[in-house]
Amino acid sequence: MKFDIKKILELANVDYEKAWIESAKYLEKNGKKFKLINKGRPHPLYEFIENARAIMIQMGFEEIVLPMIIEASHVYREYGPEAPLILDRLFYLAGLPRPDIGISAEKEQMIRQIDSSIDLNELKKILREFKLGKIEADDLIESLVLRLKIKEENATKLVDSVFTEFKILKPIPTNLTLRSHTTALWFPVLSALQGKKELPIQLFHIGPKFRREQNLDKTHLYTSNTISCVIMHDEITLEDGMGITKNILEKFGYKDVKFEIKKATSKYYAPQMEFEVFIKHPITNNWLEIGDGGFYSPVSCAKFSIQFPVFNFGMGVERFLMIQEKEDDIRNLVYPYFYKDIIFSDQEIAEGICFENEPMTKVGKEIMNAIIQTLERHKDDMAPLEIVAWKGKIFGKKVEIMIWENEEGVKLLGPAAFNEIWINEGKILGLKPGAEKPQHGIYTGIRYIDSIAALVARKIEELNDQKELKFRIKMVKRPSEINLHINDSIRYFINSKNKKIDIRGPIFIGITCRIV
RNA sequence: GCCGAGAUAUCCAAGCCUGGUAUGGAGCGGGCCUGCUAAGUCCGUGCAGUAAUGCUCGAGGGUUCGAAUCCCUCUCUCGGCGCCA
Repeated sequence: MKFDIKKILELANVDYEKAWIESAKYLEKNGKKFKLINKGRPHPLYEFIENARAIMIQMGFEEIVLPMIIEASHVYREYGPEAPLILDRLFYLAGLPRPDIGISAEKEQMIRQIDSSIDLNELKKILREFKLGKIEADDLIESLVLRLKIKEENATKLVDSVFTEFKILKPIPTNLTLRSHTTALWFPVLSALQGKKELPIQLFHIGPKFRREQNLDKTHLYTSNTISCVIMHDEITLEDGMGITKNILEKFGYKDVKFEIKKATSKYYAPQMEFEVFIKHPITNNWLEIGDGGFYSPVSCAKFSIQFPVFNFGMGVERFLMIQEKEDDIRNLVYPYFYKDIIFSDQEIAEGICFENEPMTKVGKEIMNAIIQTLERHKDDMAPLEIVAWKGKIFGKKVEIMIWENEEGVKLLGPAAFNEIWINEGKILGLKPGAEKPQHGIYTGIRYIDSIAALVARKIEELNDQKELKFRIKMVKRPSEINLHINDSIRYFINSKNKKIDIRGPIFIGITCRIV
């Protein structure tokens, strides 16, 4: 059932609780009306990640889960003096403080108005426990309902209109941050694993990182994914690391790889031990940076008590995807529903057009075909005349389907009856058979007559006690008049692009179905 | 962070400078005309109301007899520059 959004919002503004309770009427509880249809499709991002995981595991890396949240102090330990620059890009997590709520005389009166039976002492106790953290925010309403024995809507009212302290809360930042790069997590993790796990330690993780970008554009998102791996061993060289990196990229399908030692090394890497990796874009032939790696700085390691060399390499998942999918806007790639104009090709439009009604039974389909064939054979016969298109039994009833034209001196059918429905440059057109067709147009395979025959056949299937069913279609000017259905998203597309739907013409068809 | 452009009914737009009935097209619906073929003609089409009428141009406020239009605040969108470890 469609929601009446305007009505719902109006009511919700006046009385949220009432709106909430009444909204249940829009939803159905019982019955079997829906089955999943076959629309399954992976998101290219996760498809890529799935494939990458398999490659990393196969190469000998162990997958681990890294926390998303990290203390800001770790960043100082890893980056040293550079840290403040890094912190600028971080999302700090904040929380709402628990308010002190006293019950003034004024509040007492408001509470009495909502429900005079409320036990004020118990209420005070609940609020105190909430402040102390004994009751979680999620459970506050539930506690009010259960312990004060009041209705849920009244509990909501208490919070909404009496204890307005909840509404004016300002978030207070903590020293926790969302990870801005996976590396931030490797230090504490390797520190914890050191001594517990045999060397070499070979780990990888694929997951999101978060950066407070100033604005989002073609190449920047708040959230993007990184493939990150580390190798900790007492005997390993940068050359080894680069060789492994090259290997990984080869498995990903990229052979043209270029390494460059970074001139300005990040402080968590050792000097002259950080490199960037470029691959040649298969289409533009430009060198694109897709990742970097190197040895972690022994200073940073020491701050985490790490005693062995750590080689690290990381790549941006979205960067790869952009190459792979030939997409130059990262937003279209990851969040197409927000950013990408949904565009339907002529082919897709053609597929979105079907009969509004069509026969469901075998005999119904037979009737439809009989009508079409009869019309094809007799379309140029001169009126007046009446032709039997089909005779037979349907659902125990003997019926006879006649095609007729009474007017003298004209043909059985109007000239547009056999018009074909074509799609061209986003337009839906009904074109005369045999006429010149648009060069790149797509034929839907549907003629006016096919659609009409489908409708007639369906109506005959639905025939109840009527003795006679008469169809007369003269001039048409809309798809609905000839039983054509254009799916909503296609219609929206055509509409929003200001394209035409031009299904018109003189059809002049008469069909009568009689029970004999 | 700085600068610029924008938000109008189901969709696409016009109206804004210069305040005075919400304009056009598409789509949708209806009437008339009928043998018209990239297509005849007229009407309806934001919301509430039986009606008179009232309300509606992102939200809120202000100026004014009168605001889509002028002023202020806010929200969101798009673009450019900067930042992007």
